[in-house]
Amino acid sequence: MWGMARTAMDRFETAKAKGDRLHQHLHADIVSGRMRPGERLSETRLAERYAISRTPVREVLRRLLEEGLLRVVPQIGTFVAPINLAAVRDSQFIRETLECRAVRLATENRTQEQCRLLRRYLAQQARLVSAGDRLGFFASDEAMHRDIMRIADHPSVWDLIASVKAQLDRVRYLSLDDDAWLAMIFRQHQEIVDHIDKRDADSAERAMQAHLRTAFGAIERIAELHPDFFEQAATHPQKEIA
Amino acid sequence: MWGMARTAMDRFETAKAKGDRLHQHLHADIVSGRMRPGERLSETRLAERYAISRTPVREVLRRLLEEGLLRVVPQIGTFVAPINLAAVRDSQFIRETLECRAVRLATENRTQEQCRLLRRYLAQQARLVSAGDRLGFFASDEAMHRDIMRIADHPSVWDLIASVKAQLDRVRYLSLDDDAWLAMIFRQHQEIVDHIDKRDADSAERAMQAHLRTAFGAIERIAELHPDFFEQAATHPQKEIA
DNA sequence: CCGCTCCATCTTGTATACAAGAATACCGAA
DNA sequence: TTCGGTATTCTTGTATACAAGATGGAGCGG
Repeated sequence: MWGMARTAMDRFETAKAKGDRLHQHLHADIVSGRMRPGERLSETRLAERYAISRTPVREVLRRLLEEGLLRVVPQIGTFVAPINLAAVRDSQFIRETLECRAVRLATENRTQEQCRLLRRYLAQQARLVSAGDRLGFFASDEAMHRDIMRIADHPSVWDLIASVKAQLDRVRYLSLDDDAWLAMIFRQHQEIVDHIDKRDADSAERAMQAHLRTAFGAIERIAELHPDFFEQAATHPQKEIA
Repeated sequence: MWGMARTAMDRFETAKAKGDRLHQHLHADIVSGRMRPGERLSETRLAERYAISRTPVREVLRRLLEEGLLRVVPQIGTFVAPINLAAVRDSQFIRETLECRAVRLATENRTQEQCRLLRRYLAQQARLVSAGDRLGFFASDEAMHRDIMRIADHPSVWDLIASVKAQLDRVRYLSLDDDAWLAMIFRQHQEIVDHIDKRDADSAERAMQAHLRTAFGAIERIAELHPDFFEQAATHPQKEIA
């Protein structure tokens, strides 16, 4: 092998690689609701579990803190953050605003080949809906949204949306969507692609907005159904500036 | 004093506080152009200079890396990142899109009192323009944009814009704007506030877009004038998906 | 039985030691 | 003089030791 350090590597994987896996696991566990708000995380235990030191673990926890998924109290502990309704509203605003403008640009810029790509996504999703493959469908959904951003010629903007989307996905996972809901999402995708195809930017933007708001609309109801997941907002402090 | 640790504190300041100052200083130095792309940073030297250990220094450098201001090459060094034109384009897209929608919402939601607040900003800026106080003007500019976001009822979205704005400010600092340019910015602010006052959301959005694009328009020229600051793009690789 | 105090044991924050690789300076040989 | 090899000294990455505080339980006194 090339240059294998016994202390820095273990089972042929660097601490950084293990840290990335740790990040993925924690991110998925929190967003999916498998880890509930208030649940405790120990740097030491995570370090032991992944056979790395606290240093890379701490970097991972800092990333998750930036994403708003954790809450760190010095000398006390690290906890899964409650869902903050204001943060969810802001995330929705950011995603909706950016993707609506992007689909407008995409509609104006798209080539024939890019239209065919979107049609291929629709065909794939039709199969996934029939098969009832939720995970596959969500993966295809995300890839398609990312590609629309690429067609709008702002590919890396999706990275920003992805980081903000965690807040929205956390709520969506609580609404355990059924097959009918999956089919509706698919119809909305069809609609969006049709408008892109017909070069109707206004309609494409409207369809995208409706699409992105379907899940968001039920937030208040979800917050009532799962009060232990949410942080009770102090009814808008609306602080004044100097 | 309360509980002063000789090892953890020095001159009555925690390592975290010094780290925050370090972040501010580096951020300002890079965005202003005082530190040029390619310039080297040493974790050890920074730690010595601020009388803290490498641990908090590394956290600061990770933050700046996330903001796209640094480039870290393992076992080689940490360097000031070149300005990436694609990243600047994306930052412009993000800021323009979010602030244009925000000013529309602000126009619809604003109260009389909030209009008066904006008028006070204009009065302040008029004084600052007369005095030729660029730094003061930019501070007021930023505060006003933040408050428009607050009036749109999405205050924390400004944090996102602020982090993205670094890329744009880096370019703007290269264009060393003169007094005439300052006056033009001021007139654009007046225009925006007037439209908000008259509840004309369409005009407010158009004025905001024009305002945010004034600096952006000169980017290509600036990139030609300061080639050593920019990363030559590989003329759109446009990678294909699987 | 209740309550207070102290200590053992957690937590994260910070400093430091060590590892591995890359670059450079230096020294010797051709 | 020039080329090549070696050793020193940088760099960041990683592990670990230590510090300070908070928590909870045990033990003792009322």
